[in-house]
Amino acid sequence: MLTADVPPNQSIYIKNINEKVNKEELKRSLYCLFSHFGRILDVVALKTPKLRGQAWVVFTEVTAASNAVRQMQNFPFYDKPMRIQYAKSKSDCVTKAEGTFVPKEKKIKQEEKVEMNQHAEETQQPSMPTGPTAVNGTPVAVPSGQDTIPPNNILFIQNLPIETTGMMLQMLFEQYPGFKEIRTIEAKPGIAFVEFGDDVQSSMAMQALQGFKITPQNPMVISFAKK
DNA sequence: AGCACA
Repeated sequence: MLTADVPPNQSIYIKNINEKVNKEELKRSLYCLFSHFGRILDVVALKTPKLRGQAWVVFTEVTAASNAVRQMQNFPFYDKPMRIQYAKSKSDCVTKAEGTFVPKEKKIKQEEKVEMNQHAEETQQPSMPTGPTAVNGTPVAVPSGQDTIPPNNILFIQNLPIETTGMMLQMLFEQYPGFKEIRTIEAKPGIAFVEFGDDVQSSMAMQALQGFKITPQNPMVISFAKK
């Protein structure tokens, strides 16, 4: 086994994250990137000297975490390959749900450090990053079969109304960073390919537009294109 | 490299 020595956990620990990305954007991107593996309970990222460049993503299911560890291993995230392991311990949001949460004690270390420095840490936002359901508010349950398709900078769009034009799709997708082009196939109405600059950008657009309805009876189904 | 959540 190349992957780490840590036993399975519903929370994953990610390191080697580009430290230039600001915290809120980082949390949103991680949420977007990992939410199709399963329901995410929390995303934790701190900018303290000891914790920058790392993050935790908490899933409801260990299986979701396992898929994430395997499939997103070395994913080029903001130009750096993610290194993913299971977290060493349960996340607070999990122990809280279990009723086994132990409040303080360990935090003595942190308080000491805060005193040593100035005010090292200030913002910790509400645990839930911006919406899992995104733009149109539709709680899209992505079929779990799609979990096995590895990330790709090209998206595969299905369930479009047949009258959909490339221009209509362009208007929807070009608002997301990294948009390159729409490819439709005349012989196959109802589907399209959308190319982005990289996998992160395509993932963001996928999350944002997943389930978007061009007509009331046609929620888009978006997945990564197969290689 | 580095495993936290107030």
